[in-house]
Parts: sequence; structure tokens; C-alpha cells
Amino acid sequence: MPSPDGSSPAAAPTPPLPPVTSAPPGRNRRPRLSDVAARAGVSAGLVSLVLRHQPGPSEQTRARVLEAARELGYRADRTASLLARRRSQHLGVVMDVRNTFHAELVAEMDAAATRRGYDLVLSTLTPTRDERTATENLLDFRCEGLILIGPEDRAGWLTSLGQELPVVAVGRRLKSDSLDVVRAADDLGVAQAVAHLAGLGHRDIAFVDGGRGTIASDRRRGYRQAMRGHGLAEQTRIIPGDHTEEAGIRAAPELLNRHATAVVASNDRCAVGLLDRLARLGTEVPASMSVVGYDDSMLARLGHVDLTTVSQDAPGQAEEAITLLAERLDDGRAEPREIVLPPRLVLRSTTAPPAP
Amino acid sequence: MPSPDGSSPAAAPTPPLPPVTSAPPGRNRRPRLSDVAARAGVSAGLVSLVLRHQPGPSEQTRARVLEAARELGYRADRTASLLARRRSQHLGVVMDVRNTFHAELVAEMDAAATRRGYDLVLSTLTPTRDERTATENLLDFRCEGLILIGPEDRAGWLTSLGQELPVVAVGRRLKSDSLDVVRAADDLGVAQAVAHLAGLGHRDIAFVDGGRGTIASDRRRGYRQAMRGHGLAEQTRIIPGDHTEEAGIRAAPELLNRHATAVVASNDRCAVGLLDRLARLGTEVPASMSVVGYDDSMLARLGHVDLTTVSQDAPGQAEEAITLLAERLDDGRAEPREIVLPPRLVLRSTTAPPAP
DNA sequence: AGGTCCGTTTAAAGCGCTTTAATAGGTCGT
DNA sequence: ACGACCTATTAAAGCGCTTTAAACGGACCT
Repeated sequence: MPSPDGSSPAAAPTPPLPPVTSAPPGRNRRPRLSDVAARAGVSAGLVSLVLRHQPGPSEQTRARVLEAARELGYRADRTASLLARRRSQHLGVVMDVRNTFHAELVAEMDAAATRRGYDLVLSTLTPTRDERTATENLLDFRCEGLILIGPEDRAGWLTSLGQELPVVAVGRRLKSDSLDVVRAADDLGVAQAVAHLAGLGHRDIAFVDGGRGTIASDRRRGYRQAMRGHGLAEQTRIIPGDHTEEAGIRAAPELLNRHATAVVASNDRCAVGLLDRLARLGTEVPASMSVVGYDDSMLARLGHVDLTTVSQDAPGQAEEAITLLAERLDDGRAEPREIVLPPRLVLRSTTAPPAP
Repeated sequence: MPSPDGSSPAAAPTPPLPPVTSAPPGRNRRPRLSDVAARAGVSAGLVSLVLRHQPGPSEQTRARVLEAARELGYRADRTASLLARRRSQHLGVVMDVRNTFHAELVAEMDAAATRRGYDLVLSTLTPTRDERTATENLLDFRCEGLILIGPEDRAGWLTSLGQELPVVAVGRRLKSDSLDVVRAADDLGVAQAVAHLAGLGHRDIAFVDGGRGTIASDRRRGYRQAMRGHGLAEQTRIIPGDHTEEAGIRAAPELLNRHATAVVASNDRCAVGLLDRLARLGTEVPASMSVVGYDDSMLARLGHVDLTTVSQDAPGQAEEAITLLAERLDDGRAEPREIVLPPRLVLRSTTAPPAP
């Protein structure tokens, strides 16, 4: 670790420098509150009140202070405010910056947080930065609450984190008595997809699985139940897979073997893989095969792909997550809540009635 | 604006509470440096030294302090450190969280920054948060230097920002005597694409333009020069467009009208639009038309798309950006630098020799 | 003994802001 | 004229940490 500054504490006998405060204002010293105060001829406390639009100061001083601040180009040092204020008004978000769904959520959360007077601090996962590291980083920043997008760490750890400060887990089903959860009803989403296909007249509706994991199993369960609900239990076909394009590519021939006329993929990436392989195998979509994805990712929206899929309602999830934190922080709620949002089927061009 | 805490400054005559410091440690009060010090039976200053691995403390106290810190679950308050330290070791990054290329850059920057002992603070653009707002947010956090990814604000503003603190603009050509620039040689990248196609035997190589903007004009210039260089000045065909899929979709028929056998698109999104429309028009890629994109985005890498494209070397740009800041901050460099990285052609499956 | 020097340790002064109790000046009633 | 009671303002005490000068206690010389 490189030493933060050049001077080793106990080495060179440094000449006695004058204390920083009485030093001549360096060319580039950032103006401080006291500078504004001096210029306006009032006390620092008053300046603080004025700049934060607090009641108290008279109109006249208010104007003088604002003028002085403007002239000096004053900009409050947030670090110092944070320290002095009891509250930081910061919410931390742990996300994977390369995940487009996360990105979408964050953008919406930022808007929602701003509306409530909070600021977001982002901490991203990278190959060299795991969930805990990212989280601790946020704690160091004095975040008052945390939002973890699609957390994968042990439930135990999450729970103990939730005992320290308000924490919202987004997108992962999780039973814990210390933290809040926002997620979409994945089983319901798949059910909607199946209902849509069944409504079009399909009976041989297959499902490409998403592998292990809470999300995948919810979707699988949704598929099973929906098929049963439509009297298609016999036609249930679960093709092993995961959440990558690769899985879709592998699943495509299997689909044809099994004479499926429609398929629900565990997510959009997988569906895109399916579309690709099907095209190469000469199977027309949607004429000979209907395909439904899951996530309504940017991928699905490409004119090029135009995939019928299930939307997870990112704006809704974002809004709810922020609301949950605000409830804990501002209204003193203590008991955990779980918000389950209904997904929404987005009809595009990859589904149609089966060939006669 | 909701008042941050419940007590209005001049209202109810609050009973004289004891000062916070002497209050009984609340159940959930986060342990402070002084708590650790008390527990270890030493002074706060010493604890500070130990926890930051500074020379001075004896082995024995070092052990005692670490033990005490561990027992209390002590975690330094970064806000307070920042305030007390002269340097924050923070670098701010302004990015658009929904842009995958930005995301990739950020991930790489984070690694590079960590290696040099800096921490990244992210500030994202949203529809309700423009470049200046995002930037000012970072300044409030006491960032020592700033990285602006693909900044679009006026050069004048950027320049004056650069006079306040070290600033690196990434991905935008920009002449300014106050800030550093990292970018890829876009003209060279397009030239490589043209050379590749010419090498395969193509002569009618068209270009779908990216519209106005520095980046687009660099690429256009690269195309023109390269065509001339290959003795194909006569075959130069610039089809108007922009950086969206839509542009590619519109350009495709035009391409066929003009009897092009190959095309370089101004970016990947545009290329994907092209691929889509070409497929619907019954033109096989690469058999009847070769297509090259630009950016090597995730889009291009999808098995499904598998687009030959030009990579902008995100890791390289990220590394250079961090290095530039480190040079300014740690080595005291003052004169501006511009780093231009060579792009790299990535061969995939959308290019082939022309049909005989 | 007395002094010097060393490695350790501590007390105290900040960092730049917020907050609160106290103060200063009015106005008003009697 | 006096106290009561406003409102506008200030001084000062923190927030939790870092940093510096000064203090301490040996060990080691003369």
C-alpha cells in the first residue's frame, strides 16, 4: 500500500508550519462557510441556515448571504455536512453495473429517491469486488439504508445486515424477519405467458428451465401449475437449461423433437438463443413456433428481436424499494414487509396461433 | 421539503438533554474510535495509527487495539476520515448507467483505481439528472479527480471544470489545455474495417453514417480516407443515418439499390438494424453482403448476432484514464495529455468474400 | 546523579459544517 | 420606566476522525 501522503510521521524534522486556518488563503482553496460569513458580515451559523432554506434569518440577511455565496462560488462540503448532521440522507445501492436490468432499476430508483429527498450512492459488483465488499463500502459512506439488487449472498448474512440498518432485497425471494423484499411474482408471470399461448390454441407448450436458484425455481413452478390449470399437465415439458443464450441454442432441437408448438424461456437471453437456433434450423417464428421470453430486457425490445416477453415492471420495483426504505427511516416502521408486484405480459411478434 | 428532524428550531421548550457524548451508549450506536481506545486502554490517536497500519505503535499495543476493534465490530466512519484527512482518495465518474459500454469501462476503472489505492464514486445520468448535476454531486463528495465518460457538455464548461481539479474526458475528441483526454482512434478503426473488407475482395463498400457529433465525423473521415487509400474513392457511398437500430433499418434497402457488397456501420446498434432488415429482405449475410459494426458491444457478441466489429479496448481506456488522474494527483503533472488508443478489429461471422 | 536520546504514547487542535443555548434589540403593555 | 415577550443573531459545542507537538519513561552515556 502506497503511503497516502509523502511525509512519514516520525521522520524528517519538518519546519513548524503555521496552522492551516491562519494560513493565507491558497489560490485554490475552496471557500468555506466562514468565508461566506465573513464576506456577508454575519455568523457561520446564520449562513448555514440561509443556505439550507431554514426558517429564522430575515429577508435582508438572507439576500446578503446568498449574494456573498454567489460571489465566492461557495459550494458546501458534503462530507462535513454529513458529519455534522445526524442523518446523511444517503441510500446505498449494490448492483452489477453491467447488468442492464439493474441499470434500469437504478435509473428509476434515483428519480424516486430524489423525489423523497434522498441521494443514491452506487456500489458495483466487479470480478474483483464481491457483494460484501461493495456493501461495506456503502456502510463506510454512512448510508442510512441499503438496496441490494439481486443479492446472492447467504440469507444469514443478509439478515444480520438487516439488523444493523434498513435493507431492501430486490428481486430475490427471501424470508427474513429483518429485511424487506421487493420482487415480481415470477410464477404468476410465467402463468400469464402460458395462458396467452393456451389462449392462442397451443397445447404443446414447453419450458426451457433456468437451472438452480430461487428465481428459476419460481418460474418453473409457475409453469407447472399453469399447465395443470389449463388441463395440460400431460403436455408439460421442462427442458433443462440456464439463463444464457447458450441454453436456448442447445434447447432448440430438443423442442422440435418433442413436437412443441410453443415455448416459454426462463429469460430473454435464453429466448434469443432459441430464436437464433430455430432460424438456422429453418423453423419459422411465430408461424411454426411461438416463443415467449422473460424480463422484457433491452434485448427483447430490439426491433430485430421483437420478443413477446414478461415485464418485471422496473419502475414499480424501484419505486417500492425506495418507499420501503423511506417508511423505515421516516415513519419508523419496524416489522418487515414483502412487496410482490404482478408482472405484465408484453405482446410482440414472436407469438401466434399454432399452424393448423 | 420535509424537515430532517422533528424538532423545529425555535419552538417547544425542550427539556435540557444531556450532551450526546455522555449519553448512555444506545443499543445500536455504532462504536467509535474512542470506544475502541477505551476498551484497549489507549488513546484514540494510537488506535487511528494502528488501524491504518502506520508505523509508530508497538507490536503489543497493536495487538491489543486490533483485538478490541474486532470485539466491538468497529468500522471506521469514512465521512469523518475524509474530513480529517487532507485527501479523500476518491475519484468521481460520470456515466450513463444504462449504457453498456460505460458499464464496461466503469468495471475496469474500478479495478484499476483499487490497484492504485483510490476509490470510485459513481454518478449516473438519468432523464432528470444532467451532466452538470451529476458532476456537482461528485464535487460535493470531495472527489480529487473526475472522469467524464462521453461528456456532451460545452467544451468551455469542461475546460473551466478542468481548472478546478484534474478531469479526464473519455471517448470524446476535445482540445483543451486544462483537461486530459482518453479516446480510441476512430478513424483508424474504420480504416481497419475497410482494409479487412477490401482484403476480402470487396470494392463496393458503403458506410452508414452516424450523424453529427465528433465521434461520427471521425468515423466518416476514416472511411473516406481509407477508401481513397485503397483506390476506391469512386466507390465511396455514405448513407445518412445515426447511432440507432432505426438508422440501420432505413439504410438497408438503400444499400441494395446502390449495389454495395459490403458495409461498415457507424456503430453496432446501427449494424444490428441493418442485419435485421437485410434478413427480412432476403439478403444473406455474409454470403451476399458483409457487415461490420463498431464498438464491440455486448450486442455484437451475442451468439445470435456474432457481428464482425471494431473493439474500442475498454480495459485499455479505463486503465489510461485512471493513470492520467494518478499522474496529476500523485506525480504533480500539470500539462494536459491526450491518449489515443488503437482500436482492434474483431472478426466474427458477418464478413466474407463477395459473391462471385 | 544528571543529562541525552530513543521509541511510545497522549493531549489537543483541527477538518467544515450543524445545532442549540444564550444574547441582543426591539416592540408592547401597564 | 420596567419587565415581558418577541425575533434575529451569535457563540460555542459537537460530529468522529487525523495529525502534530509535547510528554513520558526508560536505557544509555558521562
